Amino acid sequence: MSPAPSRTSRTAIVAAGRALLEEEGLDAVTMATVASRVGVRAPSLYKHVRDRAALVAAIATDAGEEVGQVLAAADPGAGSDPAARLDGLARAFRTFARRSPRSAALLFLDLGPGAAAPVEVGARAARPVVEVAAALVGQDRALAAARVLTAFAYGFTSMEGAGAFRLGGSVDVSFDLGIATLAEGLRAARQTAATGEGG
Amino acid sequence: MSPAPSRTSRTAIVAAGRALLEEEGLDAVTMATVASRVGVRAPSLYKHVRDRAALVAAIATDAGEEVGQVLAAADPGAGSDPAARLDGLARAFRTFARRSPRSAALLFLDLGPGAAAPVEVGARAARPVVEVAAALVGQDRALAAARVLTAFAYGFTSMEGAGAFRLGGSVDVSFDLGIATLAEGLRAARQTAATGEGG
DNA sequence: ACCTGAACACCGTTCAAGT
DNA sequence: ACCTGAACACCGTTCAAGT
Repeated sequence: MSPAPSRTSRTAIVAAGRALLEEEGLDAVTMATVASRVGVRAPSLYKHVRDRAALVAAIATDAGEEVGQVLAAADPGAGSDPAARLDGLARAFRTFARRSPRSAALLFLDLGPGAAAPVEVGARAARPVVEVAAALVGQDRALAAARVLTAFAYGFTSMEGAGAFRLGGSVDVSFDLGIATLAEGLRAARQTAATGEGG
Repeated sequence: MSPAPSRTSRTAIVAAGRALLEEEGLDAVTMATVASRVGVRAPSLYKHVRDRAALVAAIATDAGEEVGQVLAAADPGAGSDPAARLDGLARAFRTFARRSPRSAALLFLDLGPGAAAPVEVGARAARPVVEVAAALVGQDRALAAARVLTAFAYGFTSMEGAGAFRLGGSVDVSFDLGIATLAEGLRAARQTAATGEGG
């Protein structure tokens, strides 16, 4: 026997933290509770994560990776109608956000310097969004359009998860209007572009 | 002299807490630090706020009231072109969010049950947005359109404040595209409405 | 080489005792 | 009637000591 093989893992710790986040909120993600869920004591976690801030950042990164998979799976692909792709991506993200509202809100929460998810995780998750945006408005405006789509989806689902829609009316109808508005508005923006569209 | 007139006030406490939030983040808003800023010890705060959660909620409410003032002041009024009104409101909110990014992010952060700002504060801040939305898409879709506009503005500024736009390109251009996209998309949505527009 | 109990600083909160 | 020090439970983090 080698001396003391790890009784837990970073993966298990992050998963336990994320489950706790969803069940009880970020304040409930304490080192002691996470440790207890993976069958260990709080000090042992420091063998796997630098500190609590790094754990929270890792939870956010894990959520970002899941979003990347969810969006990639939902994208019908480059051959499809851009408006239909946008629709599919937006609904898939909202489905994720309704299943994991606190993880969704964490995606773009300010966690302080050095605590953001690696750029590559964000870039991978954004890829299908940028692709659809390019199909809608052209390559040169693709990044800007992707940001608009992401801002709407993140803002809407964050507000929904926080219970901010309290003035009555159907939240589903509001989301549908958002998708239709963005699809139509971006389609119109393509024709507004002043310079070459490159595709 | 009556015995021991209050040496601080709820207003001063909330203002100190909000300043601290902006300067150092939500984690730095501790009862001891806030108390120190208003010249008192931590236990005294409990004469003015129920607990820390209530203080944070009060800070969020204070921010919401300021947003209400900012938007009301920025709205050129019912006689103006709806697209220009939308533009003015959106830019005013972004100006607020760049001045007070952590307050802006707090506006729709999930603070747990019973910790949301009073409905009336949200309703007052939303009023010009709903008005502009009504001018763009008609009364029956006004609330849904206002939610779309708010979701975009909140999502975009939250992402910007968190440093989420890291893939290059101009953030200003992205915001401009968002405004133009929503104005045009909502204008088009009006014509799409199936039933009476009532106004 | 990882895990643990003990320890420390810090935080939210309560409360009896001051004025 | 508000303010305070003292106290308590809890939390993040470190570290020497186990195995």
